[in-house]
Amino acid sequence: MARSRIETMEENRAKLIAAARKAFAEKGFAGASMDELTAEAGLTRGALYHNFGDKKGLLAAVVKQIDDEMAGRARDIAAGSVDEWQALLAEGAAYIEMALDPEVQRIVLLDGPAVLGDPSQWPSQNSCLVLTQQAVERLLAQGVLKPLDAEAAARLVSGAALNAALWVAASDEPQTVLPKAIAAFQAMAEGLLAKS
Amino acid sequence: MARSRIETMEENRAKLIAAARKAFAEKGFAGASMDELTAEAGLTRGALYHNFGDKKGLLAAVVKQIDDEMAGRARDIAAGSVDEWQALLAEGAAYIEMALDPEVQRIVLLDGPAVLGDPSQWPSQNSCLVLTQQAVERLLAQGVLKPLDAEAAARLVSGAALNAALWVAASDEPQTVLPKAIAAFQAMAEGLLAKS
DNA sequence: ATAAGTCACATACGGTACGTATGTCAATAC
DNA sequence: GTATTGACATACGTACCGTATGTGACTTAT
Repeated sequence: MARSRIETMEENRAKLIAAARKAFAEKGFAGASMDELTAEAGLTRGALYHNFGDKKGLLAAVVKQIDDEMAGRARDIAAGSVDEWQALLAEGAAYIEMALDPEVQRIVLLDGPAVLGDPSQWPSQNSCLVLTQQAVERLLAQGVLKPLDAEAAARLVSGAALNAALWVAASDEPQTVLPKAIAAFQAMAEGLLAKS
Repeated sequence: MARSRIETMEENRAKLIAAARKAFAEKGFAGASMDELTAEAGLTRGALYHNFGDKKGLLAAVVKQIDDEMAGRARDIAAGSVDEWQALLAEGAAYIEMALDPEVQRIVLLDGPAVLGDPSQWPSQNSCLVLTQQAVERLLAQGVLKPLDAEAAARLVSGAALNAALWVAASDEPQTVLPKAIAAFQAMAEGLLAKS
């Protein structure tokens, strides 16, 4: 029997997103050609504009996919920690390591904010940030942290982690720089603790 | 007497940078048209390519100008503080406030990294980062901070500050959010202190 | 002072890529 | 079985970047 319509559509969407992910990571958003993109997926620009509206829409879909994957990994890592505080630290370290992936770096950290605007207002909602904010709120309720604004603390923690990651990734020797970045990150995070 | 050649060239460069600054801030790097840019400056694209090589070169020049201005302001603010530590905190708070300027935000924080790559490797050298790193190194030498990598600490401090700034700027009520951001920033920064 | 030369900038051109408008054919609905 | 929907292909117009060439004003040398 011939493929159902919605079935092939899902497949085509997935193929386009996969091709876009590769092209955006390798050439950046501006440098990626929609014609090449779609050709590699065995389709044309027609499919792309029908499914995603425009080039930005495609980027948003790609960002959402990567962001969800990152949040999933972070959730797993946090689940393995003994307490909330250790979970938050581990989550931050995980973000730093994840940002070593050129795909994450280029698409989510560089082109994403530039093209789609501030991450906190993305349609994909920025799952990563939501996760850390929830963790911060729990810690605040437990009195583990100083009485700060939850969103502010979450933004700063993830911001510091991701910024450190950019630095590590751009470095000549990521493997030697990574532990320094994680150490500095954990030191700064301790500044949020209520008592010293 | 007719204008000397180098004199008019300097003027034209300045006019182009000024026009680019406005256009990049309003429409973003990708959305800014070189034709409109140069026309507003009373010139053509010929002048632009002769002076800056390409569109990225123009952005680099604009970024350098803004970055230098920011570093100058930060230097002034740091100079008014009683000790190095207070200076570092004040500097961070100053970065947060400066990033409320849409020009800074759009050009330096969003398009800059996306187009020119990691800020730490910009030709303009990122004066701001250099400044904070020097401050951190002095504090490390004085034993005020935990024994961390200077560059790592500096990157995290400025990263946290700038990320907080992006959040404040994107917020609906920047004036109410700003103090929360600064408070969280200073709390985190205290995590770098040797012993409390 | 005049003539040759330099160079900053203008003009003209080619190529590429995006977004839209229209066409088409298979899958669904009746 | 026919009609219709809609997912995707094709064709087109437009905008813009970067380059190659031209030109006129300022400089330099004789």
